[in-house]
Amino acid sequence: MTRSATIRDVAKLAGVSTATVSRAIAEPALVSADTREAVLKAAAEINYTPNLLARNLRQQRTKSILVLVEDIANPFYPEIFHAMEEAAQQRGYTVLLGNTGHSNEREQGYWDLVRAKRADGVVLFTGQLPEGTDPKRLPPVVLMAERIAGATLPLVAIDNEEAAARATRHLVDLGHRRIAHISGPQHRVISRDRLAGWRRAMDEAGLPLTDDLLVPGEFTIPGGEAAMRQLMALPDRPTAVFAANDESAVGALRAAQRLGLDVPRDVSLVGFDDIALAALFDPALTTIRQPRPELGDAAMRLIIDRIEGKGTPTAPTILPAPLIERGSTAKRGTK
Amino acid sequence: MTRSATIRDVAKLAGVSTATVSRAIAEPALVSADTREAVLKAAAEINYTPNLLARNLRQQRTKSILVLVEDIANPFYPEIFHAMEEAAQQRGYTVLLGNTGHSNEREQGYWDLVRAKRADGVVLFTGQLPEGTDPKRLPPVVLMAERIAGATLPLVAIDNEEAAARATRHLVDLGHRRIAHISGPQHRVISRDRLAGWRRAMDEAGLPLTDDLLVPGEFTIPGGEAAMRQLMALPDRPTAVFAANDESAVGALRAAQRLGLDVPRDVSLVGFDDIALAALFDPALTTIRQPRPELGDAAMRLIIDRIEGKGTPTAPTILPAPLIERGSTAKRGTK
DNA sequence: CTGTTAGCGCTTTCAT
DNA sequence: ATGAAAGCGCTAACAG
Repeated sequence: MTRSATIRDVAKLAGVSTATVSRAIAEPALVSADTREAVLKAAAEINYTPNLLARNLRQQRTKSILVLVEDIANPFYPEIFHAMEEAAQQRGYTVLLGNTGHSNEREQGYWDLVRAKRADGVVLFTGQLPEGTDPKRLPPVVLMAERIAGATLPLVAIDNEEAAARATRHLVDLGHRRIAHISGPQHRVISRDRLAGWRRAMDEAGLPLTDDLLVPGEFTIPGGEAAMRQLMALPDRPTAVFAANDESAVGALRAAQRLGLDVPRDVSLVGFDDIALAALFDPALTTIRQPRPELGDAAMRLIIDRIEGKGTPTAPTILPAPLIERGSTAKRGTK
Repeated sequence: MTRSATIRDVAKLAGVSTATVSRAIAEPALVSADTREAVLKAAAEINYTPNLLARNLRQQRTKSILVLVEDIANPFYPEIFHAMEEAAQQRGYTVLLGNTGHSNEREQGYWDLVRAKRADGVVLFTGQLPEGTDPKRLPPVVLMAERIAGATLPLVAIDNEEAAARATRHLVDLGHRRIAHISGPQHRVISRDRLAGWRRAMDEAGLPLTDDLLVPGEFTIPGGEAAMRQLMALPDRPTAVFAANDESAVGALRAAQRLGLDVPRDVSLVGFDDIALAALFDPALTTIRQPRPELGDAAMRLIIDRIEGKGTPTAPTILPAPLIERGSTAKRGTK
């Protein structure tokens, strides 16, 4: 590639100043029709594209948002990204995805990008802030799906505890009394919230919460499998299981079926998230649906508002998360 | 946020020039130990981070690579991203993911980012160049997984035709003679290559290629389901099916099982790609494995080499793609 | 080893 | 409506 055309080249060719070129492109109204035309023609002729680095440096903003996730493979994300990209585009922003892959080094690298002004704000899926951050000096941030304990930052999410309670109550209503929970990693707030919801619903239903009903599932398919095998080996087997996410629920489903059990006849199963995978198996999973497009849209609006100084840093945005009834749950003792 | 510290603030505080600050940070060796220490101390004190926009503008490079995909949800990507991020980080580059979501507008937006110097190069998964591009003025680009008809750009991929032929031959070797193909979207080069491989293997085995053996599957689960139902409704049913990707193979598997057929006893099934999903079902899919980490690593090295002017724009990098035998294939007429 | 200086390409006062 | 000029924050010659 030869050196690309600059604003000066266009100015020279059109016989105007660089200021005029800038205006003709960014604020056409400020320039006479003739001039505008001449400038645009010249620009097209030499294939001019404004250098965004220069523009951004001058304007002290980039009109781009960094979306930081821990693991891009998470099936929970795509619909959220899609909605975020739509919302961003509407307001003239670009979305950049940063994948930390559980590497602190990479996470730090992306934060530096923002601190170094290469993005105007961050939507944070990772559930954690960079270490040793002075909350005063944080760039504009919006938390997505998972709050951060102790931090008071704008958040867009569902009420995980309430949704988990609802999932559990659904099983209670179906007549189940021994309802187990396959939990997520306990260092994550989201797992603790869902666990708390299960606990609360069990309490409220007056059902005993014995230790054997709670097993860790790690939010993964293998984790769910192991958890389910453990549960099904219990002398007094639960007749229903609430898994903290769909992946562990799918694992649980596979495990049950391999043990020759029928879901939902022998054991009912509820997941959480409503990822695409949830509907793929037989039976399809009853689960809590996170309203992903709405979450993405709300988060993007919120971060842009904050960047542009609009709106107020209000209470968390909490979106409804309905229970989706499918084939994996049934009345206790029936098909 | 108050205005962040600049290099001048650090210089003043440390009692040196800005040039010295710059050196102390970027090229510590060029500065005396005392100075370096003083500078770093001052920088830490006021929480200084270099403004990358300014640095990049000055240096005319960003040390970041844009990875452009059509649909981030594709389960084929994550392992590739992971490898790319590793390779990039090793050489001091950052990976930015751009998701076009099938929107031409957004695709154009990302290309502009590169043309406008916000990224040094592009790894292209989308199988298409921006419209009306003068190939001479293209930024550094590496094509991933799918070549672009007519374009002669550096490519990192497998030999799709050969791999498809190998998958088909595997079925031939198991004694199958009526081997159907569920193809991908025919506007994609990759689908046409895999179709060609199936054709070639059938020809070479002297097997008749009747029209009814070829059905479109769109690379999706529903597409694969529909295709399989169509195949199984044939008067002279194929005893084996080669699907152009794993998703359509999974669809085919589900359809077969819903029709009460046993895979592989009644019909053998081969997929392509070896995505995680492939191993999740019962039976697990026999499939062609794309060496994703290696693809990602090779592509990132290649693009960085090109950006830095190292290496030569050589022949395509073609990586081996082994057949992974699992439970979905068996000898014709046996279990 | 360090400072001075120029300038990356753009936008935005301030004049006219 | 347009131009001149300053400057965003940094790095790279060049000089010493």
